[in-house]
Amino acid sequence: MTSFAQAPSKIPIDRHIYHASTDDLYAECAQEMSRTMVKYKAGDRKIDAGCDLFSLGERRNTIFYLVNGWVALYKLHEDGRRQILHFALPGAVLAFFPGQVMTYSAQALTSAIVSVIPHRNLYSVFRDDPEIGMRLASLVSSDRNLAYDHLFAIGRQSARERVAHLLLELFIRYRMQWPGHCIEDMHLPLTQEHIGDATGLSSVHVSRVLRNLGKDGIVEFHYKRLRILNPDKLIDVAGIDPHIALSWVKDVPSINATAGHQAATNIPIAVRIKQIVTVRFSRHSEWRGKQ
Amino acid sequence: MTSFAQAPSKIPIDRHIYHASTDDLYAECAQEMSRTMVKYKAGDRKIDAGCDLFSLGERRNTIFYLVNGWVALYKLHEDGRRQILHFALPGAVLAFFPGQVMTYSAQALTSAIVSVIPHRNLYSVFRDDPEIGMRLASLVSSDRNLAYDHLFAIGRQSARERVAHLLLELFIRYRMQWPGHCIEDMHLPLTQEHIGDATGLSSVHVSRVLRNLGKDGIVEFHYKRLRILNPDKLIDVAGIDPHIALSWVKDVPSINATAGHQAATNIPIAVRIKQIVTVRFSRHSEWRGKQ
DNA sequence: CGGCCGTTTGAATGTTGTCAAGTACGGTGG
DNA sequence: CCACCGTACTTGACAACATTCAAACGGCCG
Repeated sequence: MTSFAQAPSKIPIDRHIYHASTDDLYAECAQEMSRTMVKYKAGDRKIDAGCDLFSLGERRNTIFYLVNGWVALYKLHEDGRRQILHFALPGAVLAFFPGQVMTYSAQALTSAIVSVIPHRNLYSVFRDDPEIGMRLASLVSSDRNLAYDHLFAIGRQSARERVAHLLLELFIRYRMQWPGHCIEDMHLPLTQEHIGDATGLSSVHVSRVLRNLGKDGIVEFHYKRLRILNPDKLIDVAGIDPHIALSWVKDVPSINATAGHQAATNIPIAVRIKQIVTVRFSRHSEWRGKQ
Repeated sequence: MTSFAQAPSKIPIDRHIYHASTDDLYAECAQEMSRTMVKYKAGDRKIDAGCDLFSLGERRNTIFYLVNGWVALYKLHEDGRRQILHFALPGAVLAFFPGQVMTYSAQALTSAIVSVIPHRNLYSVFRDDPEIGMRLASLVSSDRNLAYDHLFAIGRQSARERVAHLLLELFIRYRMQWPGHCIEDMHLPLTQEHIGDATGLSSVHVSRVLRNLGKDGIVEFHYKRLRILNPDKLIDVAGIDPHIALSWVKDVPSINATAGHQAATNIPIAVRIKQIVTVRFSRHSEWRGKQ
């Protein structure tokens, strides 16, 4: 529970920054969606790691579309207590509808790029492109579902379950960024304090739990690198209903993009989840070194 | 943590039930919205108290618009742990977008009426009536914000704070159902176990906390009746940022309906909140006896 | 090298859960 | 009218899990 919001966000707005960094790794889906939104956006904006994108109490007249990077949504109480609400990955919509005041803050965990869509254009989106409007609504709905998953975890699960839950979720959601491509371990730009603030635990206790999970050969998290050692056990410890794990798979990037992708819906759900966490591709293994 | 999902939901679908019960107490806003949705809905449906509206794992091809009654959204783990995610009031959209599987269940706390809107019509809504589509998205976004509020409460607040938080929230949201009308105490169709399951506490501990809050002259909750004794202290104990309390006020029914209503935006937020919780009207006091 | 940040570990403390027994209320049936 | 029952709530004693405090360690960077 450190103060967190130290670095004030510089606000460099450049048009279409992200086209310049296309070689960087980020979601194809996010790219695609961003392309369709291109006519509505006012521009792109780059946020340095550690900077705030927006803060509690602000009244914005834009929504953001996260193109690249990790962003944490969080609430910071005046006495220093912090709760992380959501880790946003590329493709996420950081949205607040006209008239709503921000009830939380957002901070970039890595350097990040967002597309800025003014509210006045939002109306146009819904009017001229109902398909996109509906997808936006669907994305927000998925976020809500994720928040509900976290509510169950924090409210009713033990520390061990919560941490396992979070790591599994992040692993699945991250992996789903590149449908078809798989990774054995991933870069997770978090500290143990972040994990604690997301799971409602103290960082000290997170340390203990992680140590146990490692000792039991389930997951390792060292040097901001997450490695799943035993997917079966992890799923087991996380105590997640398979339906819910599957919703992480399907919901995140876009409803239609992944629908016919590779998922055979007649495979038992538990098996399907295990596949997703387990299957290894050799392609793109060079990413492991990066960042 | 009882089994909860005992009573199987009977599914009587009648067309436009709610028109027949217009004299009953429910949100004007809900009514208004429902009217505009009338051409899209397949009909109305009445759910008896204690019956499930839908359950985890189901794949629905409809969304529901709650016209009347209280509905609890909850997750039920196989070992009996339960977490209540949200108390839905009239005007809420219980929505799952096409392709999404239910990741939670919903149970009526009182007898309730919902409008049923098939997914196939949902496309029409977004296409033909972007205003409504956007309002739907906005409602979902408000739900997400509420979920985030609960995440902070469960993750970072003490038992006393959490209970105060929940009661204050329900009181404000309930009162906002009838903008301009006020109530001193309200009918809260919950048991202490519901409160525990919503706040991540055991019912035993909720009992202790409620007893203390009563002894301190802050709130009373006896016999499904909630009475705010000391709004200032309650707001204080709940430890809520005024921005957040205000979002409960503005978000719930519909963005535009309450906007110009009575809110003078230049009043300090804390004062405004206090007004909302404190001001008493004599009108509609007859409701106190009902139900 | 020194300082900083993030992590690890142990010991003491504390909030909340669990268990168990008892109370209050409302409904039902004699 | 009363006895009986079930449900919800209350209360105390105890246990458990997680927090706090404190000290020490390790890598990284100036």
